[in-house]
Amino acid sequence: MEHLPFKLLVKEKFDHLSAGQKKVAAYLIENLDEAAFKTAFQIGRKAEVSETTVIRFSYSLGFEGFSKMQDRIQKQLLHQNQLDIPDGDTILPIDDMQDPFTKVIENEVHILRHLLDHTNVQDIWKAVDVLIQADQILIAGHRISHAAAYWFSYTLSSLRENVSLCSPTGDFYEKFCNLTNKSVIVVFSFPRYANEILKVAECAKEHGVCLIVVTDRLLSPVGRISDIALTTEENAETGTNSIASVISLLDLVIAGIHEKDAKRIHTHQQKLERLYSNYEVFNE
Amino acid sequence: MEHLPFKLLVKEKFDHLSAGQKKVAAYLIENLDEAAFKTAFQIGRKAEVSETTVIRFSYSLGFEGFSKMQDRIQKQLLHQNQLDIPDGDTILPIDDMQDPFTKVIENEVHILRHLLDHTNVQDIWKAVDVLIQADQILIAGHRISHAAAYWFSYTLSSLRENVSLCSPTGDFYEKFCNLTNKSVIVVFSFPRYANEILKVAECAKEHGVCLIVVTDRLLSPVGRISDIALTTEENAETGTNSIASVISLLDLVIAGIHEKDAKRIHTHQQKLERLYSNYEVFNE
DNA sequence: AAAATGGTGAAGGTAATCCTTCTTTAATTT
DNA sequence: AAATTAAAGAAGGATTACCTTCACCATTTT
Repeated sequence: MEHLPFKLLVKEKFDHLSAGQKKVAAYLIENLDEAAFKTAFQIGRKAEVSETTVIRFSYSLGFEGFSKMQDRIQKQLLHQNQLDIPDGDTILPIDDMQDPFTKVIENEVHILRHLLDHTNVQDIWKAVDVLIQADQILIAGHRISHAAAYWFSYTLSSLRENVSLCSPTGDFYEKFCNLTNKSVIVVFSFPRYANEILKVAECAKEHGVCLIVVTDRLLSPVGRISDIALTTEENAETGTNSIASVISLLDLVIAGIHEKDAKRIHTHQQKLERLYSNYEVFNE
Repeated sequence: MEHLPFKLLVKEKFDHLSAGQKKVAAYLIENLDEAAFKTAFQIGRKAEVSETTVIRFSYSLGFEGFSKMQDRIQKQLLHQNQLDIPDGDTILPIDDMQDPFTKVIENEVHILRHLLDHTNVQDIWKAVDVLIQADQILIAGHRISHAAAYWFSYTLSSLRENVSLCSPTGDFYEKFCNLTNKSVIVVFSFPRYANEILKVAECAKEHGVCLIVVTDRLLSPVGRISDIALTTEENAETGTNSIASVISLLDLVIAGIHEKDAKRIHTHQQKLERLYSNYEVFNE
């Protein structure tokens, strides 16, 4: 079983094919991804040959039948999707015992790279737009999630005004009543999903306030009721939910806001700069 | 026929599904690409339900049958692929959108990969030993660093007892007076280096308490007076001092403690587990 | 020009898959 | 506790798709 890419396999055998089968080859090379789902009959129609010729084509390539060939095409499409990691600097584990550290690092690199799956990117941009246009932003997270909430609140405050963080001791409702229907609530929720946060989210939904949720799975308790859900490890194999990936995810949001709202950020930061310098003068 | 992404469709209908169908939903969300090729029977087996339930799931989502649902999944996967993988010559607009993100990610991957080079691995091990043997641990960090301090404090608390975090409002001296000469202080300090933290560090030195500093440069104000310094980007080229790398660095410390002190952690976590379960009973 | 070789498409058989119906099981209400 | 309702699984029918066989056409050979 060689793991030669399918297209190269076709190229290799191309000269030995008959006229009709060359039509099939040409079509497959051009529309491989589309053909991964179609039936032999459908492919034949597109390539302007009969179903039989398509099946014979798979035999000519060395497969045991059309089904086997399609299996290979599908598997390749999957791997292309999941493992398109161009490992520029492949570091092989030199010593397993010496470094539990490299293991941790490589695991985090893996999670980082998966962050850019297409579904996420669109959601991130949506979140960026909402966060730019909101008149006020309220952020909440309990227990371990509070670290991320704190960081996000702090960073966002350096980009725009009217950002507020809920204290873990619980001042949510006091802050919530200041919001309008143009405001946004950002909540963080990871296992064990804190009950208080679920209530916060439900409150937001009830009052029609836009709800952005940062969570591990789309179907987590709060993920389900969110307007926008940002997820860290949808294909959860790890079990180690470090918060580092969460911060990285939020870094993307911050980068997006920078990209889209550079002008306002600049004026805001100048304002902050003046405040800081005043403060530091008093401090000395 | 709306063009709503499949995952969002699932999220929308999730609450109205039966228990068995929720299993199907969860499996599909996490393995959508894989499921695009499988048959209803195979999906049912993976989700631990019968083939029938899978088919009923498609009806619940509003499709005319399983086949129609799979068509939709396949079309979406195709669409995503065609946008994701430009064939070298065509650069699509989605790529421009994704570009600032890949830049951020690759930058963080770069930092991560070189974390083990720039930092002294020995320093991490030293910190691990000290943190295991300390009778008490006091953690402090201001402003943006407080997020990292909070996270580290929380995580460390799940591994051992007697971990305490200084509030940013300033309760350092109250907590400091409880320490002994076998205690450890961990402080976080990044630009702009908060003045309060420097004083905390100096106080620790004066009273001979072991001082671990997490900072950006070895020669930063607090780095210079530390017993152990853990640095993130010694050769700082980036300028973007995201806190993600700090968390990752601390992940290494946590991993090291796990490695060396697995037994005690286990008993500690069992204790926590009992407390949690009691708490959750009261909560309902 | 007749025969032979290789290739194609059409028709039919077989296996797989989707879908419906029926029975059983679990949960909820009266 | 009996009855009703909802849902899950099992079995069988119906459809679809793959594959084989056979007849026809084109090109080449004798």
